[in-house]
Amino acid sequence: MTIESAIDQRVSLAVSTVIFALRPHPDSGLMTLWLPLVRRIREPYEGQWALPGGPLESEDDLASSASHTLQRTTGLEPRYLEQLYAFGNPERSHALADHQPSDRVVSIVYWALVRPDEVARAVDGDNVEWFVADDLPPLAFDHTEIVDYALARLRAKITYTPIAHGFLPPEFTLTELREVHEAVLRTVLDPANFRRQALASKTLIPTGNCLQGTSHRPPALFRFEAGPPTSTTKERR
Amino acid sequence: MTIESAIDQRVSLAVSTVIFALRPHPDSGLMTLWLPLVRRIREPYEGQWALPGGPLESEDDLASSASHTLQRTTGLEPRYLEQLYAFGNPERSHALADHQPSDRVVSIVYWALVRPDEVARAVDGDNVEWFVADDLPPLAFDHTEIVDYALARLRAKITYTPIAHGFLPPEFTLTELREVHEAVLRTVLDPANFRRQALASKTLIPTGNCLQGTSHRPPALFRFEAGPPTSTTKERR
DNA sequence: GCCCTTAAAGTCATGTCAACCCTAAGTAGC
DNA sequence: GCTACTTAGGGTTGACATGACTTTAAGGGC
Repeated sequence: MTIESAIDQRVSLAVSTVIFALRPHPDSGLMTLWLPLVRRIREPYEGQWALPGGPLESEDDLASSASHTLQRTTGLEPRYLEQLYAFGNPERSHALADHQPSDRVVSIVYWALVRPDEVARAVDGDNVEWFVADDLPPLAFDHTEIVDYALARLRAKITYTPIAHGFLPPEFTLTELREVHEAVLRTVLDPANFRRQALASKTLIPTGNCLQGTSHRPPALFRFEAGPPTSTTKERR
Repeated sequence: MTIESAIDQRVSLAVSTVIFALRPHPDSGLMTLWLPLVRRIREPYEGQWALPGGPLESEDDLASSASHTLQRTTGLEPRYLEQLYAFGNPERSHALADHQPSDRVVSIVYWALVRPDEVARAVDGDNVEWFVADDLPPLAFDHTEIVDYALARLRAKITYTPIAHGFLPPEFTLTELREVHEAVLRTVLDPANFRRQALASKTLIPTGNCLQGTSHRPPALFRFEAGPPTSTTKERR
């Protein structure tokens, strides 16, 4: 910023997005984190899976660019969107085997939460596929490291901020909220204690309604406190 | 990353650094956060103060670029260095008054801690000046917002990670460590409680030595646990 | 009407943390 | 040598958060 000058021709800027959704695991049936990947159609790493993304359009905000990528690959709107990190190692865009000096790419990576309960649309043809986030195939470039970092951030952040709303409908029960936490953190949480600390966090508002037709005592419905913390929010790391 | 393509000519990439050091406040004499700014020598915002930085050199790692900026403006080595955020609003490189369509700049901003106790060198001539971080003049571009964000990150992070070592010599007393926290957080901390929780954090190693010549009971000296957490470390946000 | 299930509230032991007090170990002044 | 003063360093106490667990409430299935 201090000294503007045309960027060196060899450095280009891209925006990628790690997109998380919750779905049942194919084996266990338990809710698990999934994410969509895109099959590369050119070298390097042709045929391998990579994070969805693309070059930054010059009119776009960084977050808008990530959001557009999300829309393009999944057809969904982000329920939560946050910048993850800027990855800029000079070697990260090279292929592993041949050290051909391909263009250097700096990737600004976002991570997002989506709710795929609306009809799971197959967008972008066969080049997009969803995978279990903790059981991915080898990825192109340094994208495995990026996904690991995004997973760590998500798991850390859900413990101290109410981002689980990104996976939930507008109204939900405390059990549904707890199940989101359990799926993300891969743990079992005590229902009573979870309830206590969720209510103490002052981020939940009882709607007054109850979920009906449950074959047991009807649970109360809540919604998240409407207000400043919407999507596209900067984080406090 | 998924689709490489030459970047739009109008987007350039820069790396800036928010550099923090502790010095006595000119009025109160209390230790305070300072940071160096650079006077702009060209439009837009000519004559105003801005964060040190520059375009990304194509051989450089992002963190190396930030480190070089630090060396260039202060002559010091970073004791701690971490990526802050990537700022990329399309309008952020415009001047406020005239909306001339200058080049769009995406800035990847780092923040660093330095220890200026070595002779305070005046590097880069008169264009570099140090300011009290909480009492800055109006800055160019969105740099005021960036500094506020860096300050918030530093103050949040010092409460749960041992980054105060960036401001301390290799051996230090618990009182010196506490005074760093007090200066950064602008609060007064209970010496006894601070001691207890500092020792409980398992990041301090007693050297066995004591500071002598103090006109009171000689305090024990500590050093930080040597190991993985060096500078240029990714954070857990 | 009985049993099953989950909701929701309560109990209790443990740990953490802030506020506060007390003793230890040095120097300075007399 | 003795006292006063200063900071180091450790201990106590009460408020509060947390985890493990128990008890009661409110529905449906049979």
